[in-house]
Amino acid sequence: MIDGRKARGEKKRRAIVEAALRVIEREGIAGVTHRSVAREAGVPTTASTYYFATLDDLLIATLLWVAEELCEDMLKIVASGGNPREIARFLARAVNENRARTLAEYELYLLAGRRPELKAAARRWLDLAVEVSRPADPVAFRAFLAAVDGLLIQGLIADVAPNEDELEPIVSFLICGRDDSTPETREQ
Amino acid sequence: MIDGRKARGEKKRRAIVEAALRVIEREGIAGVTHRSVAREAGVPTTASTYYFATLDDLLIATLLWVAEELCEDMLKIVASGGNPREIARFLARAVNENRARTLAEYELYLLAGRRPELKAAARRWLDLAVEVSRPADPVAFRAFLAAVDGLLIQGLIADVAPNEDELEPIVSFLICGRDDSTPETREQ
DNA sequence: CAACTACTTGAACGATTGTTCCACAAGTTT
DNA sequence: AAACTTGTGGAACAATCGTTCAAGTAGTTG
Repeated sequence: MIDGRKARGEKKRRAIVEAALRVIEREGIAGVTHRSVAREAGVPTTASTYYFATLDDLLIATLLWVAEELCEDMLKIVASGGNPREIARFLARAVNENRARTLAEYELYLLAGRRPELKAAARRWLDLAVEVSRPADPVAFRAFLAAVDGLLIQGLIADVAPNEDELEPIVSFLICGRDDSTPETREQ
Repeated sequence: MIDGRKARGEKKRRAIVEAALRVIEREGIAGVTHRSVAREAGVPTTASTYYFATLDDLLIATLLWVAEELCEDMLKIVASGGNPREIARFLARAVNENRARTLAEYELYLLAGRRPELKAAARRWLDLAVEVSRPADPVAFRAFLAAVDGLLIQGLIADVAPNEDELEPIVSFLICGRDDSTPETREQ
């Protein structure tokens, strides 16, 4: 019934996409070639060209894959309460432990700026966030979402990336309004 | 006294940098080669390699040049009052008329994420903004600056980029606090 | 087992790349 | 004018690139 060949094919295709993402994390989009990705995935070059007719197709598939994972992360945060500290922790991880990944995400993000057909995928996490949060104040929510992007991108070019404690007051301000940052965690 | 050769050399060097920026606006960083930039500038390929020993040097020079102009723009806005409508107008222009330029700026921005020595230049407009604004509420100001980046980058991947009127309430919220958006411009 | 489909892979093609080299022109200094 | 510095630019190099091709393997279907 099911074609075992196609199943393994899908798996290999995905392995190649994941290898492409690792290459982008390490060297940026500029480092993505059929050969470099294939080497990273441990497959012959022609495996990459077989599954992705053009290099562009591979980058597009990578963006779609990253966008999907990004949505999952976002939903997880919303589900876990979405309080400022939780969000600050996520942002801090993004610009520290997951720095390379975040950098890769933004490079792919900008790729969508030049490919209209990719825009929907790139901003899907934004649309999803609005959808699941049903914010009382849409303007404030838009400002918050914009600030998330800004905090990340600015965190990437900081000399030393901000940590959870530095980000938390800013997140709090954006969510709760003027400076009522979690007094219970503040030493007197 | 002054060396006329060096003077013309400086001028040519700058022309090449400006050509590089135009190439990035049109095709992205990926489109930058010594040959494409030289063609854009109307000079032989070796002119580009003469002034910029490596392609990287050319990209670095372009980032530094863009960062400088960005600071000037920022100072102009602050000087012109820095009210929400003024800022919203600037942001709207950035993602519409100047879309290509803004896209180029962010691609170069991310380049700094991979070159520690470029970080300072890339975020100079941020440091300058803090310096000249001396904000009463540093946390709110950080949030505002982050949102500016976010609004721009999200504007670049929107199906239809936001206009001045759509951005103004968000900017107002970030500056003045909860939804007191310029009532004098609102039709009843 | 035969026909078919899906995947595999090394070899190769032409194109483009960054960069170097070198002979030379032009401007400056002594 | 001789010595120098600075800029110019055509030609060429090896390297790498995306992509194609064709011959082959291995599963699936009838």
